[in-house]
Amino acid sequence: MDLAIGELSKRTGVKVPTIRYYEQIGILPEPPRSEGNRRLYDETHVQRLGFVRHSRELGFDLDAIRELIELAGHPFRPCEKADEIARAHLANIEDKIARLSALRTEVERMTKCSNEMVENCRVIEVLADHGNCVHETHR
Amino acid sequence: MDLAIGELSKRTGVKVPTIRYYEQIGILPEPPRSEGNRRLYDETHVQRLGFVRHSRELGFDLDAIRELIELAGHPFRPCEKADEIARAHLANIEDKIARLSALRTEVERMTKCSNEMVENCRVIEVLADHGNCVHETHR
DNA sequence: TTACGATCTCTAGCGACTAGAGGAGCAAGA
DNA sequence: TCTTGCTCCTCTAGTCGCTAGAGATCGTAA
Repeated sequence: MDLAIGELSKRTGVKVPTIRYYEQIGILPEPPRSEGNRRLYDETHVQRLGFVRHSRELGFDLDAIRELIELAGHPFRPCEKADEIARAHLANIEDKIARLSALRTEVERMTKCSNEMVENCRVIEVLADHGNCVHETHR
Repeated sequence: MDLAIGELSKRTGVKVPTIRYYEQIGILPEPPRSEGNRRLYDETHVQRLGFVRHSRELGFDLDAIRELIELAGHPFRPCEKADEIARAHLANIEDKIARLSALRTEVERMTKCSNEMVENCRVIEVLADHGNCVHETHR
């Protein structure tokens, strides 16, 4: 049973131009075409695209997803690599959270402004001088 | 006392091409030039670029920084706008932290893989089926 | 004078899409 | 049969905040 690209889009929640983009960069295989040159998908494409979507939602980048797809296609190989990718990603997320938490502290502190004039504005003051900050380094 | 672009770069920690880029998009004013067409900066530029750098480190985007610079140039206006920008940014940061924390939970769970074969790999399994997740929606 | 570094302008690339133009295919109703 | 309106096709360019590189020029020290 064939699916048009719009159907595939509805089933997976991935937008049509994004599907074409994934095909272009080799994340999805080129599907067969109809006589009128439309792409024809089947269940395997739904599966694959679902995998990609879920991985994207979990924050994996397309290069990592490429590797994960390759791995998923070889069930009888050892899976350390997949675990490694996931752990690296986890470290990445934790790093981002840490940095954002530091930012939150600083930005929270600057919003304690009495809201009078720019001259005395805490926001502007803090931005103008890093000396007002708690953390030595941001980013 | 004039500074060459390389000097300004050293003083502020902003890379030379980035300084030129900021000028191009109107974040920094066009400085006067030497006879040989080199940019000549002074203390006011050091100040302004420091402000930009610090704002970037705190995660403000360049459009917000444009507004903040405009505000900083008018000390006797009310400063609600600055506070509003900062609060919006804070909300943004908090949102990102919340989403990343949810991701961390999921990705952490998937790394509990016994590391045998891809066939039974928890990483691949979770990615293939959102049903394995704790949170209803990611992102 | 020659060498070297700093600077100049301009263009293109990153990641992961998104938007839009301009044209063709296709099914349903008049 | 014709038209309407939707989906689909390809192609190009734009988003953000830079970064990299080419090729030319300037300035200075030996």
